[in-house]
Amino acid sequence: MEAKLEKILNNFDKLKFQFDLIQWFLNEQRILPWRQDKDPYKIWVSEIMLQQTRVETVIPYFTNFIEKFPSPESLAKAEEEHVLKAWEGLGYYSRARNLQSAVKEVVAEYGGKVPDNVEELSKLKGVGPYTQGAILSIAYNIPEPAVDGNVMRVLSRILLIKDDIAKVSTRKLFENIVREIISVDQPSEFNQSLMELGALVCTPKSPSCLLCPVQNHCRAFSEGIQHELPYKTTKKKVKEVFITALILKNKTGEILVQKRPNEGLLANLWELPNHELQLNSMHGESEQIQRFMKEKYNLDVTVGDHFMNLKHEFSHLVWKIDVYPAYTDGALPKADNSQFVSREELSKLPFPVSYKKIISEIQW
DNA sequence: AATACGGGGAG
DNA sequence: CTCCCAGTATT
Repeated sequence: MEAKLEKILNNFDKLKFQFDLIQWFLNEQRILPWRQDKDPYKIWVSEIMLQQTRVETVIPYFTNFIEKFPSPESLAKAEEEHVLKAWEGLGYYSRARNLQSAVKEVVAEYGGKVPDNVEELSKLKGVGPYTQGAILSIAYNIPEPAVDGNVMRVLSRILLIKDDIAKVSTRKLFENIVREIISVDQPSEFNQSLMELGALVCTPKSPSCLLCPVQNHCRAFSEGIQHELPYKTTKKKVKEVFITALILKNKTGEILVQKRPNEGLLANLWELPNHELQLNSMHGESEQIQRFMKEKYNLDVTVGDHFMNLKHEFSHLVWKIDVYPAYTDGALPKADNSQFVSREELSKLPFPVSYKKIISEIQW
C-alpha cells in the first residue's frame, strides 16, 4: 500500500465501520424505483440519470423511461428524438444520446447483456469511473469503488482528508481508499450506504452528526470541523449571452421551429428561431430580427411588441432571452432542421426548458 | 488541468 | 445570490 494511503487508514477500524454503516443502510435506506430489482440495465439507466442530478428529480424520469424503453433492445431500436423527448427537462442531454449509443453497442456486441467487467464497461459511451463502479458493485456485487460527490464528502470527513475534491487525483485517492475499506462480502450495500449516508445524514451544509451511525468513526466530528470539509476550489463566474427569440407565425397559424446542431450545447433539441443580440449595433432589436430572418431564412417578417423575457442559466453561461411575436406571409423550403409546425406537432418535439416556458405562453 | 455540458432545490 | 447534486468527454 502506498504511504499516503497507509497513513490515512492507520488506526481506522474498517470492519466495525463497514458493519455500522451497512447496518444503518439496511434499516434506513429509501425505497427507490431502481432498487426494486438488480436488473443491470435499470441500474445503468438510473446511474446515468443520477449523474449531477438529484434523486427526487430523477424518479419520475426513470419510471417513465423504463416504461417506454424497458430493455436494452427497446432502447437500441428507438428513435433518438423519442429518447430525447423522454429526457426533456432532465438536462445534460448528451447523457441520453451516449446511453442509447452504448446500449446499441451492448446489443450488437454482447447480445444485450450489460458487461460485468471493467474492460468492456469502460469502453461504453457515457460510462466513466463512477458509473462503471456503480454498475459492477450494485448490479453484479463486485467490490469496485463508486466514488461520487457523496462518497468524497463522507470519506473526507470520516478520514479527515483535506485534499481538493475538484482534482482528478483526489478522486483517485478516494477510489484507492475505497478499495481498501470496501466490504468484500457486501460491496453493493457498502457503496450504496456511503452514498445514502451522504444524501440523508452527512449532507453538504448541515450534517446531522448527532444522528450519524458512524459518528464514532468520524475524525472531522471529533475535531469539530465537519463543516469545513470537503475542501473544494470554486469555479469562475459564468458568461452572459443576450438572445433574441421569435414566435413566428405563418398564414395558417403555425410556428417556426428549428433543430439545434448535433453536437455541443443542447444538441439535437429544438428551439425557436433566435440570434445573439449585437449590443453595439446601431440598429434596433426588431430591425436586427428582420435582417437576421432575411439572411437565414429569406423570410420577410413583421415584428410585434416585446412579448416576454427570461433567463436561462447553465453551469457555464446564462442566456438572457428577449421574445418577440412576429408574422410572415412567406413560406419555407422543406427541411429537416427547420419547419413551421402546428401546436400538435410541436408538442412531440424535445425542447430545452427555456423554450418550453416560452412555448407555454403562446396564444394559439 | 481546465472547460463544456442542464436544471433545479436548498440556504 | 451561492452551492452542488449517485459525472463524463474533450481539449
